[in-house]
Amino acid sequence: MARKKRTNDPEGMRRRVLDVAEDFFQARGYHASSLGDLMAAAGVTGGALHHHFPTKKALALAVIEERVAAAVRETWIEPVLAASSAREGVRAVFEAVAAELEEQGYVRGCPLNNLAHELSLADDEFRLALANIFAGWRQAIADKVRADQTNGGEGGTDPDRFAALAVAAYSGAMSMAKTSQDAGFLRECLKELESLQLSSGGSTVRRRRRVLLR
Amino acid sequence: MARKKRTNDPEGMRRRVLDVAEDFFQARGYHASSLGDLMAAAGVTGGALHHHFPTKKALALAVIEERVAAAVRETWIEPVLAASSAREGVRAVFEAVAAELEEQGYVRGCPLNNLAHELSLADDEFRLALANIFAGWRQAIADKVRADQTNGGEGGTDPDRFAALAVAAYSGAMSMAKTSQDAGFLRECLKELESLQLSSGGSTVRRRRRVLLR
DNA sequence: GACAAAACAGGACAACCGGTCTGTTTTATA
DNA sequence: TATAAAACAGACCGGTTGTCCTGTTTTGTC
Repeated sequence: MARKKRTNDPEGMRRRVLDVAEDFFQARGYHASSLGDLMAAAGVTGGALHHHFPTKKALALAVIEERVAAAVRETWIEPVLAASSAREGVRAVFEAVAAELEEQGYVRGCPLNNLAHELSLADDEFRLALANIFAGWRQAIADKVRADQTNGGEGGTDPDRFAALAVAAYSGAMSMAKTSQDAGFLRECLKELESLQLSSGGSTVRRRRRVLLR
Repeated sequence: MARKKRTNDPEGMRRRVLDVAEDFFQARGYHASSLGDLMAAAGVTGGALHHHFPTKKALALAVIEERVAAAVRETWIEPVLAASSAREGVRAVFEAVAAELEEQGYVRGCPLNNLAHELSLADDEFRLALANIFAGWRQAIADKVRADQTNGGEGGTDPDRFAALAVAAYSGAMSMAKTSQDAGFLRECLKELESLQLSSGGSTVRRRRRVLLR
């Protein structure tokens, strides 16, 4: 008979739990995800789970601070910072996410908004952690607008307002996309946003100046 | 000893249950609301509850189809239809809700979005009911835009896109407002939306006509 | 190799949940 | 007033939940 061996791998164990928890919390939500199912899916025993995450709340907090924040960073902040301008970055992200969802065939929604809606009112610690991610998201976009402005673009745009609307439009569009299981709402909102910006936006300064010079 | 009397009031009983359920589901969410707490808060026994709503799902479905739909109708659809134009209607609702939240002192979020995020992926019947409310919401705004257009306004605006963005911006702004407990995001998004529409939007027709007549 | 701490295993448990069931009272109808 | 259905009361139950607890194994350190 072969003896059973065990290899301690705390980091790997923790990662596996977070992987499954991230997936469960987004697909089923926090309250609808039982630790029993989670343990089974992750192949983890109760003792191990409790060792790394003493409570369910601690697990969710880790998911928020590590995974949800990372998701926002990867799908939004980094692409926007890498883009040629804030507006172009926002456009590219809308487009990329819409394309990804259409290929995927279903819409699970925005990880941040999903948890924010369920947990913001339940617990202040949850709420604060989620609000911080929203703030970082907006700030990255606003900073990009400011960078554009020092480079001579985006004349009359208020960076914080622009960022707030970009995040809001995305969040809301994703909410409708999730509820209708139709990624098209992302494209619709992006188009409307662009059609408005086309006639104002960067050219605002020029037009206003023209009016004044008459 | 006074004898205990009972007065059957099926409609009132049903209304009281729905009142509490609507409140609970918005404040705590569906899964976090136990029927026990709900019964206690409504002063209703298990028998009565089960008589009117056989399952928790049936109760939630009634809340969605009666209360949430009514909330959207009252705070959005009716004001927009009564406004002088679609844009003015959207502006007025943003303003009114922001003012109401600021006076109230806290933000519980949009009833529709709250439940949509938690229940859309859990059950298709939930999802469909919620998607219908979103659709009616958008359609009311889009219809108003079309009415504006037959009255000579809103030249190049795509009604459906405009409606989608209006709903998305509101939903997303409310999501941030709820998470940050700050109604200011509604005002910020409205201002950005207006600053874009000021230079394009309703004046598009006039400007275009002027260009054509030159 | 001794030893303490970390890592993990797995059972146990009390609280709670939603749903069911039986029984009683009210009410509409005739 | 007879009667059946609707409206309501309240106990009950099986299953689930998150957490705790007691052991055992692995691992780093001297």
